[in-house]
Amino acid sequence: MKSRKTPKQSRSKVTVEAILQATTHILLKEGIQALTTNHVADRAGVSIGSLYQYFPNKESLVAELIEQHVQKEINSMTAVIEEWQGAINEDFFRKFIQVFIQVHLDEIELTQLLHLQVNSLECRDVLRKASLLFQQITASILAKSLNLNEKSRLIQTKAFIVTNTVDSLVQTALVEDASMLSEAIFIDELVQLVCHIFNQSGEA
Amino acid sequence: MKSRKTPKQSRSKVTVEAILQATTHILLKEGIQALTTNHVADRAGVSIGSLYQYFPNKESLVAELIEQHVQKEINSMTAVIEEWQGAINEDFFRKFIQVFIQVHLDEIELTQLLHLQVNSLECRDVLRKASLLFQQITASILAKSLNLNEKSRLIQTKAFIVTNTVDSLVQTALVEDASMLSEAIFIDELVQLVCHIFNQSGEA
Amino acid sequence: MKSRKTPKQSRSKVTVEAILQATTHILLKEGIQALTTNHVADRAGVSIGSLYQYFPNKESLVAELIEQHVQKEINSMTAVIEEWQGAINEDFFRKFIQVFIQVHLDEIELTQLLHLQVNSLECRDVLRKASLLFQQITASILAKSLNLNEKSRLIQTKAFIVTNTVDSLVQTALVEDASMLSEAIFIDELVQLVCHIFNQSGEA
Amino acid sequence: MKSRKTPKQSRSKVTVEAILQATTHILLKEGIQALTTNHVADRAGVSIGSLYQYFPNKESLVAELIEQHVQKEINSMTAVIEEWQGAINEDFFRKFIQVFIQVHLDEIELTQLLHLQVNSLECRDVLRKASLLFQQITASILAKSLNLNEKSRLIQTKAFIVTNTVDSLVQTALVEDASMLSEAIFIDELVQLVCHIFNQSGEA
DNA sequence: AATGAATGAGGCTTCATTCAT
DNA sequence: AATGAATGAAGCCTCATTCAT
Repeated sequence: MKSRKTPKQSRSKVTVEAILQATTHILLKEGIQALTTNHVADRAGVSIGSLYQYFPNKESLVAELIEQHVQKEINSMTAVIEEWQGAINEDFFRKFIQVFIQVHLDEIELTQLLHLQVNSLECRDVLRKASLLFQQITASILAKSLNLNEKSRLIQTKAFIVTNTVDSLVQTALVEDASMLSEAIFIDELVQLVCHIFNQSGEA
Repeated sequence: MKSRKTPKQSRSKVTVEAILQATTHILLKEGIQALTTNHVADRAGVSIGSLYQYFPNKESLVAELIEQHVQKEINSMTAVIEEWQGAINEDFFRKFIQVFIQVHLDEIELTQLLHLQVNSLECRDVLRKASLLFQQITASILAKSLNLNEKSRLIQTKAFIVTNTVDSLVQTALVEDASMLSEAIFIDELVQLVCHIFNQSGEA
Repeated sequence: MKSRKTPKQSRSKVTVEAILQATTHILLKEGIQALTTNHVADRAGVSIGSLYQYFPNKESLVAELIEQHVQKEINSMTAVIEEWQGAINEDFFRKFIQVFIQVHLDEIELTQLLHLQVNSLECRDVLRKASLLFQQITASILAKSLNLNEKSRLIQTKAFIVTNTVDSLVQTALVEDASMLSEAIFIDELVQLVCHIFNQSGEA
Repeated sequence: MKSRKTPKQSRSKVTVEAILQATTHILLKEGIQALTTNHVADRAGVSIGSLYQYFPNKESLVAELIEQHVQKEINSMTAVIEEWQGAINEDFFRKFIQVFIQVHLDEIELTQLLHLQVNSLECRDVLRKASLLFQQITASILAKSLNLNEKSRLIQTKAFIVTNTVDSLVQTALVEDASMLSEAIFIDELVQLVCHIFNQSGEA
């Protein structure tokens, strides 16, 4: 279920790029119900036959988009972690959350759609993988912070909670009231939440 | 977008019930992509014509299911709040979260589907309304607890965070690893989280 | 293909009347595509079962309406003929045409619909029968006027032409520009036309 | 409401042609109630999908047929007028009527159906436009003949009468007794009628 | 006589995908 | 490599009609 061909010639790259842009455009401007392969090909200025030369089916269009989006997310977040020199404290969490929000705001509409409208198992899997990756990164930071085993149920639970809390709050805010994401009150609360989870050793 | 007829004879109540059960069954066992009106009618042992006498279109099947589900959720949660005699403390939050989890576990698979696979705006609206209701209830409890104005941005933000955190953590746990929902560790963390948000006055 | 029962009790007459009125109303206000048996029954305040007790099928509803309409037409026109004391001259034709137009104007909208939208063979047959009846009446008047055999091809052709010319001109005027029907110019032309056909002996 | 695609390859021209022929065939042999898109596609030896590539809906099939038919009609009649060198006299009218009848006889059955069975507003509009075009052409000839203003109510009324009389008489004859159309008696009467209307200046 | 729930054939249309050119 | 015509399974829904109550 991956692209039939990996475009090697620049002509092909242009085609693939046009198809993905058309997909994005339709998703954004017309909604997922307008996302038909013929429509995408049309908008991309490409024949339907060409579309199927690079994408084995409709799903793979959206999957590719998600994959690219998730990759950006991962890159941004791992960069923050790797570049961070100081201690794992409130400052770090604030920085982390700010970048996380920024990544989502950068592609605000597409993100919303991908999260709200994408059902297919394949696509969900891509999203889930990213989630798990974050969760493990968080677990390892937590383990160091609390001086506990990374694989312990407590650490895993905390990692699960932190990861999903931040993710879903940002997601929901994006859909319900995106302005929240720019407010200090919202960010402060999120940072407090994360700090709280990180600081208590679990016996509280 | 409402039922065409309100069944008057007992015969038709049976029909409507059969249709809703078939809808649930298909959603659960075959996924939303298998939810076609003909398939539902088939499984319900009812003619397609009968289905359309009580449901104006495919959407309304799922809408009805969601409405019923949301109603159960609301009933259970408001009951907890109304019956609670003591103070708004950790015990209350624990009780609240336990019931909340229980409500979701009761219809575990359906809940998953409804939250994961339902796209239609109409359905989303029903879910959103329930969300907002909870958020306002939470806001009013918070306002009393912290002795602040219920409409203040801080209270609203806190209510948004608490509500969505609990909701989405339970949802995600349901999908990813339902066993979590029965573990003390998970519940404790959640309770801690909520307590933390309730206890800090926002300047922390 | 006639009514299953002939209503004998007054209760039944009321029902039948209600059904026909509902049919007329829907035809007039909503168009023929809205003419469904269930809709008619609804509007008549009668159960669909009752409708089928008096009308064997949907067609028969419209057929009955047409039959009644045609009967009125025939009654009016034969009355004119029978009551006419003088010679068959321009005055007679004028009178005849005026009454003919009046009959159509009386039920202007229904007439339009019946002529424009009714396709079914059964209905067409009723209309055709009326046409032929007029044609034969006209032929007999013509035969006397011109002192020729009523069955001769010339008389039949003239009768056909007169009958259909008047009928179709009135019909078309009704649809395209009903105001014409009240204008002296229009009526005069029609009268001239008819006079012309009646007066020439065919060798012109 | 126009063809989705204009066929570019010759292959598709064949397809479109087959579809239109199938439409005609079904209309002719089975009646408009048998004119379903699937049936047309079947008879055309084409997939239902292909039909919908060239015709946006069922209506457009009939619309296309009518448009083509009306175009032929207009072409033939304007040719007669343009090629006529002599005066506007009985000979001209005879020629005109003969060609008019011939055009209808050429596609005798289709013409019948189109005029009898076609309800849709869109289709009626196409037919009406053709009617009005003829009426205006007639009005202009009449105006010259009688030396009156083309836009005067008298001329317009006469044009309306001539046009519709000829048209509806030919139509009806076609349905009721097509043999009439070949008889001198019928044609003579029609010519007389038209001459009569053209010759009187309106005050007769 | 009346009711209205139930029926189901069949209509229209979409759209992912294939394949001959 | 690209094109775009062709495919057809399958979806949604309507509505004339029947029949148990």
